[in-house]
Amino acid sequence: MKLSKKSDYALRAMIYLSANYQKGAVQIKEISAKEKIPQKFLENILLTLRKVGILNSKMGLRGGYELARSPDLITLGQVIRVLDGAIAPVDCVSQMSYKPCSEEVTCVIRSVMMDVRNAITDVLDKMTFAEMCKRAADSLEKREALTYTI
Amino acid sequence: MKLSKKSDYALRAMIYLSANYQKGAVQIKEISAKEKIPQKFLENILLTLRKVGILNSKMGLRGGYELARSPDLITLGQVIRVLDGAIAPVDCVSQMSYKPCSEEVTCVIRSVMMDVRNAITDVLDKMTFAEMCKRAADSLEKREALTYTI
DNA sequence: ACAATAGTCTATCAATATGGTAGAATTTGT
DNA sequence: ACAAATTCTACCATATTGATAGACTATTGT
Repeated sequence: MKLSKKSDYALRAMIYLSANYQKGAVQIKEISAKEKIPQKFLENILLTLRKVGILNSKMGLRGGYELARSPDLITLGQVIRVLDGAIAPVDCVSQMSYKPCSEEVTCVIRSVMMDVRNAITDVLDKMTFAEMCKRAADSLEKREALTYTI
Repeated sequence: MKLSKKSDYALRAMIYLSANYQKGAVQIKEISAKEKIPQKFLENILLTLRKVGILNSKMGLRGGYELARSPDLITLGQVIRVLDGAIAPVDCVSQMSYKPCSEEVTCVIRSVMMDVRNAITDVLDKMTFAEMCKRAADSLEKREALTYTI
């Protein structure tokens, strides 16, 4: 039930790009430095996200990456599915890579795993990057308040 | 976010053993045949479950495995954790293999993954094998009703 | 006693996934 | 033309997964 490093990095990069939405293209180098992600690895990740239309890129001088649409229209679920594949714990309850199991109707493991999938997607498909930025700002504010009122 | 084959097999075997609770020891051979699980692989799995006290075993002629306690006292979560390890998507929100991440307090990915973990464990730690057997019986009944009323 | 039965232990293995790197090719602003 | 940036293809080490092999140990029916 593990989130891969790839998805983890992708989420961090996406949050960074969301915070810089409408400030123009951001370069891989900058993201990799600020978020401490191996640059070459990040290249692959961002390229993948561009190919599925979540990011736009500009090549050459002053190039870089930016969100293809507003951060409130992109969810964590969308990004994780691109990097890690299906979110469902078993294929017979997956939207992405559905494969029927032999005893579809009576399979009781399937019915529980359906519940699990729904519980996970309920969180990940509702959480947008806009909301993530808001949360980040909030918790940063909180920490600063804490630090300075001592 | 995938359930391993190992855990899948473990769940099937556990359901089988739950259905046969108090009927004495069941042999690996029988479970492997009925549930179509490679016998040698199943041996490892059941041995692991015995070592953590979920199963009891009896060696020798007429030996076999049985649940160490009533099926309503064993949850899917317990079994999956034994075979697959932590259920949490990232270590910094795991009970089993907790490791702090660098920015614990402000990390917004962590806060979402905490929600995900809670959503998953809410299903898996509440679902017992007794309930699984009940569900299996119910859905079998339903299918039979369907078949015979045509 | 002893053979048959059934779990235990250790080791190994192929295939795949994961996390990451290298370097050449292409595009673009100045 | 040149420098800066993404793109593309390929590669690599390591870990995990799913599974098998075989020797060993314990129990029991006869």
